[in-house]
Amino acid sequence: MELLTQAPRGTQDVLPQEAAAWQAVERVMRSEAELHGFGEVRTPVFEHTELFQRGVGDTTDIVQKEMYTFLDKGGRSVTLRPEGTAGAARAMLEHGVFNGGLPVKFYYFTSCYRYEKAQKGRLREFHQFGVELYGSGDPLSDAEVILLGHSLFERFGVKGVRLEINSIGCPACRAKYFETLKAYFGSHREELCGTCLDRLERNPMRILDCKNESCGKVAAEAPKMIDFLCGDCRAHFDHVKALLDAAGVAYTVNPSIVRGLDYYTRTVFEFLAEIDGKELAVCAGGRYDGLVEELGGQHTPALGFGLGMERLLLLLQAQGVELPGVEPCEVFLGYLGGAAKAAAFRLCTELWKSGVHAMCDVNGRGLKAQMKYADKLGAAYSLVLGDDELEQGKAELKNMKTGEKKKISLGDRFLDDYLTVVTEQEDLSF
RNA sequence: GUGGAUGUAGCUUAGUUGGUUAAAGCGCCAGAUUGUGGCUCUGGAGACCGUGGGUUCGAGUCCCAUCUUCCACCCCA
Repeated sequence: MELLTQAPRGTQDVLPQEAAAWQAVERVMRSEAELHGFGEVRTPVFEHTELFQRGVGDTTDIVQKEMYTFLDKGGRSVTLRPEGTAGAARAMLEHGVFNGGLPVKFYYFTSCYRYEKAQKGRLREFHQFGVELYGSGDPLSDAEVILLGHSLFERFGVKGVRLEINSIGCPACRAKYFETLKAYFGSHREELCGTCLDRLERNPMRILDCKNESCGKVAAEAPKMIDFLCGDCRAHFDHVKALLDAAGVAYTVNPSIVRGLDYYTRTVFEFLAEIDGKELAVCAGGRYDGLVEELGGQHTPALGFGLGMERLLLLLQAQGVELPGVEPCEVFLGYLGGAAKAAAFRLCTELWKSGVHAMCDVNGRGLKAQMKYADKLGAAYSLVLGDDELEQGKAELKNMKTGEKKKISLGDRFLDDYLTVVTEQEDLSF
């Protein structure tokens, strides 16, 4: 029974009050993205499983153990998207977008699905805002994307968001580095913890940020990717840093940043923030020059980031950032008696047509209850209709805050009268 | 996936060593005010005590399983 009234693990409902906050955040993201020439793209929730195996990478945790994969009735293996980039890239290829002018810029709002053990800020269904820039390998694009992320946090007014960047090189220089790193950690096997011994095989870079004390010591002395960057990668990274410096954006180079997706090359970055005593990546991304090729397209350098909506909302809430709530009712129409009920509904309809947020009682309850409800709705004005008012063709429009009442016509001049009173009183409040 | 906590009305909680109809505050509904909200007073509705088993004459209290949430790990947005 309880299955019917309990959302599945790791999922969340968003109720109107909170949805208003989401919308406010989304508005800022849309406007900032569009300011930079990014256009919205919407792709399917599920894709062929192979897309993620190829795009995200077969060896990653995401693909190996976190995907919601199933066979559809036609026997095809499909997967709920665990992230937004692979699907976006697939769509670009499918529609030949890369054959037009480059670069092309897209943003998206998507739900993502990962089979994880849920915790605060870590859900099985979560939402990302992401941007994607295809067709430029220039450091300027790296800077633009990072700056875009940075300016979002500024616009939200959140404090204490740290930017960390790193370069993980191109396949050529990274391969050389991996060899060296493996050899180094291999010669310190005795000092590594169990999970790190495992990492040694799968992804030695992960050992770099192990919290185990002994591993940390070994990691501190380990060779750094930055020292292994080839000439081009090094120049690229230096240029990106110079552009960030020029833009006055603070960052730290963290040589141990490793992303969990195989497609990254060169620049990687994370915006970190503390939420309830826990440091979480709120926004992270980087460059993935090999992705389009991996999916069967021509070599197309690209980069982007994903920003966790739930984590951002958590952060805004933790910092007490005020977001608009549900738009309150402007005027509430109450009534006494059947004739007045019909009249109230008619006037309400008229207000709706003129774009006024009005509400009319529909439960036929006592006037006192109607007024209480109006108060709860936060109505700025109320108008009560009864037999007397219908006879006179006039009713009192009450300002709920001041208690002031003004007679207005219920006839042809109703809207004019209403708007006149409302504008007058709005002016007074200044 | 591993380890550890948690779960009582919509919300926050009380519930004594297992013992008659599970309690309070807030919220909700109604009345006092027979045509006007916010304050006050009065009354009312609302809980199969997360779910399913078990022990017992008797379980919200004990045992097992399961689910949710939270914490650490893993990982990540």
